[in-house]
Amino acid sequence: MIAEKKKAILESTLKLIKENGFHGTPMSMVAKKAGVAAGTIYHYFDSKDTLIMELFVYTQYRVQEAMLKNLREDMDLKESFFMRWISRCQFYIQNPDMLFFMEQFVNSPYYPRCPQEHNERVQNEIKQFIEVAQQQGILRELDFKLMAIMIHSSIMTAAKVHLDGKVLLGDKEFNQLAQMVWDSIREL
Amino acid sequence: MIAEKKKAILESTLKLIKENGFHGTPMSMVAKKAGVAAGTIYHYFDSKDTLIMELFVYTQYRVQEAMLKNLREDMDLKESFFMRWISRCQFYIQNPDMLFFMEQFVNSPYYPRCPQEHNERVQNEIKQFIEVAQQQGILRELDFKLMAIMIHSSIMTAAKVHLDGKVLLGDKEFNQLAQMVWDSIREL
DNA sequence: CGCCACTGAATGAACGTTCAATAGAGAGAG
DNA sequence: CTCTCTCTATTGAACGTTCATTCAGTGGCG
Repeated sequence: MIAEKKKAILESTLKLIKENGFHGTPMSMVAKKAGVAAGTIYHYFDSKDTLIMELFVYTQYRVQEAMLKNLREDMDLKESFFMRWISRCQFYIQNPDMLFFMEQFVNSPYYPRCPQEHNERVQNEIKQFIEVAQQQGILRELDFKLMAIMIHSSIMTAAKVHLDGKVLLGDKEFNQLAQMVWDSIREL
Repeated sequence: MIAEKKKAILESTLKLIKENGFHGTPMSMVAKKAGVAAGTIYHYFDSKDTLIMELFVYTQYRVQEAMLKNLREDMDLKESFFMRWISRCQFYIQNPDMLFFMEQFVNSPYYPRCPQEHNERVQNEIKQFIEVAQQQGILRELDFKLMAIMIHSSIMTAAKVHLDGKVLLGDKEFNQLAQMVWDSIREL
């Protein structure tokens, strides 16, 4: 269990980073929003950098959890793909802070400094899915990393467009989009 | 024509932001790298924010220029699409600083503050392409903004993966990827 | 002489981090 | 039940640093 204050600090940082970016989000502001003293943050995190790194791990965990919750054993590969795609997209739409944090993080100098071991554990889930589908001749023979990241970017992009309010996505559009991505990776 | 020092400041900022992020890139460092005094930056730009905003406009201009240079009147829509996709992807691979700057910028709080008028001018080019192709029944009927941003994200993603060195992209892979994206947007 | 690009030390504000002090929770003894 | 000792959680003022920005001054050109 994550201590209540620790969680408050994580959630507050997430919100503030979305609004103000990494710079523009001083520790004093995080403290104020989380309802704790500045010093308290340093009880839970070594430094601002550590806080941000942990935020990344925390967010990845939450996304994975949301996605797996919706999967059922009896789904075929295509159904499973649609469910994964839509679950993740909806998760980010419901948690815009996490979406913007993630996008900022992976393009920042923090990301390369992130322990590879953690990333690999997360990637493994999708890797297995892709490899099984390739063996069955359902998906194109393409480097799984390339495929995984193309899927990922389509999810993030769709969620961002929706949150911008420029294009409203309903069930129909989610399925349309998942279908588009599916068409791009499946063996024709 | 952009003054030589102004250009040096823009290019230096680009490089430093890639390595250190927006935070982590003090004006003094920009000045040093550009070979000018700190005060000189303020001769050309009102503030750090202005500098970053102009960097965005500058980068978009350079990308557009690189892409249009490769287009020929006699290409059909599919050829034109492939050329656009590959040109942009290669441009970012040859200019990683711009890739990382762009990705950081659009996910930062700067982006929403960017003059909409400028963005629309850039989007217009791709908008016209998509609308023509839709009228001819070649592309799916889908909101052009959604389609445009899906294409954009696939380009950025492919370039990033290549630059990471995780997956090496040659001519064959570029065409494979452009084909995948094409399959996702075309009327089947 | 006036104008302009340019300089870089100086300035003041903002920031991340520290730490001495305090509060509180729990354990053990009487 | 209460007093005391201990350890942890928490506080926020204070510190030293870093940063964006300023400006008085320099050099060169027309």
